[in-house]
Order: sequence, then structure tokens, then C-alpha cells
Amino acid sequence: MIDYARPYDQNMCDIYLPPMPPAPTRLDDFQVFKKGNASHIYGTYYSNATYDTYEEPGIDSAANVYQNLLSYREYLSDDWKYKMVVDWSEEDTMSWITDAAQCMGISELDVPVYNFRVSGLELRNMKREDVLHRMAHPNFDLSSSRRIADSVYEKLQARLHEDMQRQSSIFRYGESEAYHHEPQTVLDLDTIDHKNRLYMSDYKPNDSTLMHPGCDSSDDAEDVFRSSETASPECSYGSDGSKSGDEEDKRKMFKRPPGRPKGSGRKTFKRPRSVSVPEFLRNLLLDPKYCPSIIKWEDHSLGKFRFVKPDEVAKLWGKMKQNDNMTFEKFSRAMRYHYRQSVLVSVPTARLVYQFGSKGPDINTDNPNFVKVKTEMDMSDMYS
DNA sequence: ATTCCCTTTCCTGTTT
DNA sequence: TAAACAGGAAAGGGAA
Repeated sequence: MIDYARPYDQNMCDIYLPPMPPAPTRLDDFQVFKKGNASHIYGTYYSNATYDTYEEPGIDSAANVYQNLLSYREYLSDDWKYKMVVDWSEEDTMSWITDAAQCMGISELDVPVYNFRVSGLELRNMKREDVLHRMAHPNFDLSSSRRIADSVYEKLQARLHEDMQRQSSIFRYGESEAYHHEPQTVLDLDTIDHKNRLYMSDYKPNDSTLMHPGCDSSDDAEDVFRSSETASPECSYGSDGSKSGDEEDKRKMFKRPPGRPKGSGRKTFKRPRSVSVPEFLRNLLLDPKYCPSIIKWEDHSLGKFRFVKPDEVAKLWGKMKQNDNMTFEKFSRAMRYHYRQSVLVSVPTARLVYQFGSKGPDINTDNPNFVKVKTEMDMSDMYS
């Protein structure tokens, strides 16, 4: 069984306890954002002129796709807890914003975390409107985004205030480290958090060296055939996956044995646990950025969905896995392996139509394909 | 170290 | 005929 749902541990938010009274967080204001209740404000995002005045910051689309589609909580670092805000790295800031969202009862998937890929220094200098600007999210209308942004801003100010107090205590008492009270033991090297740090520091979705691994990645000297002909797909194929005339001739002369070529795995970096294929599809279907433009529900009540642009979906999957050679053919093979466990089931006769099976992921939404029209209540909420 | 599961790659054959 | 589909085979990689 696939672990599609991971329970949210409220205690995660209680590790860091600021000495000052925390900024008032109006939890009641955010009930609307809890899972299952948010979808009623979907639908008219693209026609919402008010929202459009808050343009999303320019961010890398590949990285954004990666962040949007990954359940990245598992490799978040908590380093930020032990540092001053001004010392936070971009990853620290994103981890903090995720933690802040969770503490407000908001799913981290509903917060544009990647828009906050900034250093702590830059975060410190943000004004309230800057935070709002980056908080804009297609799942929420402007007033909702503003409420989240306000709370995040208050949390930030509280944390900065605490930093100042600690800083002054350093000057007064000559303490060597601002956050020295947190236990740091040798065993930390083997903890999940340590691994997470590796993920965050070593794994860069946009790192060009990872996108184009070297052709000498195979270390299997015995397998001459594979290493010369097929060990590295990046060597044999063009960037678009097409084959040159020479390569076509070689393929006719040397029939490649079945199987994944040795050395084709990208071992040069640590990769966090990524979503499974069915989970990835579910995420696309529940995201207005991709549904219904490239994939859409055919019959949500049956879990039936259709690929509108199969190649685009495969490209997204490939982008997420740092694999430029992904095709729909290969992606669909991965899908078919999920027939056995009834995570997916085939839909005979209908092409490009598949169905989530009895053991498929949670696909609950009350607004499939994002067609629901705003209610009057929602509209009045917008202008309140 | 081993095993299991998922994924990737390539393949042959079938269906639409 | 091309595209999509089905599934075998083999290998890589992560997790338990």
C-alpha cells in the first residue's frame, strides 16, 4: 500500500518556543483553508481581475513545478530554528514558511513556498506588501492570501524581535552562539534531519550539472557493449530524445538487450523521496495550473481521467525527475505497473483515458476540473 | 547484505 | 500508417 497520506504531527510546530509571547494568530480566520474546505473558492481565478494585480514573482518554472508537485515536507530542514533570521539560507526560509503555514493549519501544498526562496536577509527586509505579493496563490482569493500573508508577516516580526533580544544577550553576557541551547550531538549525523540537510544542500533542481550528467557516468568497465552503446542515454540521444542517423545505424547493427542500461541512474546527487506516478497524476488533477489544460477528469466520481496533452505530462514528470529523456511511452509503462495493485486500472477502448483503482490515492475534491462558479458569499468575502 | 517495490529503458506484438 | 496500448525483461535505486 502506498503511503499517500501522512499524518500531520502538531508537535512539529512546538519544537521552537520563542521566549516572547507569540504574535496573535487568528486560527479561526484560517479554518477556510483546511483541506476539504478550500475548493469552493476555486474556479474563477483566471478571470479574477483583482487577483491579477498581484503578479507572481518571476521564478523558475521547472523548480516551481518540482516544488508544487512534491511532498517536500519530508526533506525540510529545521536548521532555521538554530540560526538568526539574517543567517538563513534560501532553504531555511522555505522551511520556516512551511512550518509557519502548518502552525496556522494550512497545508504546505497550499502555500507558494517557492516564492519565498530568498535569503534571511532579504526576508528580514520585506514589507507587509512584499509578503502579500509573494503569497499570491491560485487556490486562494486576494482577501484570503492577505490574511495568510498578514499572519506570516506577524510571525516574522516576532521572530526578528526574538533575534534582537538574543543578540543583545550575546553582547551583554558574551555568549558565543545565539541558538546554542539546542542539543547538537555526534548522533545527529545519522538522523533524518542530517539527511534532510544533505538533500537541501546537495539537491538543486535547477543545477545544470544535474540536468546534464556527464557521459562517463557508467563505472561498469566489464559491460563494454552497454558503456559504449547504451550506457548513457544522454550520450546516444539528442536532448529531445530523437536519434541521429549514426545512432540509428548502430542500433541496427547492435541489438540492445532489454533492461535499464548500467550507469543511467543519476547518482551524483541525493534525491528526496518523490511522489509516485499515481500520486503525481492526482496532484496534477487537483491543481488548476495543470487541470484541465493538460490533464482533466473524465468522470471524477469514478476516478476516471484523460490526458489532454500526454507529452506535456510526461515532460513534467521528467522535469521532476531530472530526466530530459522521459516520454509518454515510458511514463505510461510506469503507469501500467500500477494495474497489478489496483492503484490504477485500464479503461479499454478509450484512448488516453485511465482510472484510479480501489487502492489509488485520495482524489477528493468538490470541484473537479475547477469549473465551480463562485457563490455570492465568496464574492462578498472578496470585497470585505 | 538482502529483499521488495517503484521506476526506467527497450522491446515485441496488438489494437484503434 | 501512426499512435496508443499491453506487458516481458532487465537493471537502477531507495527503503525496510
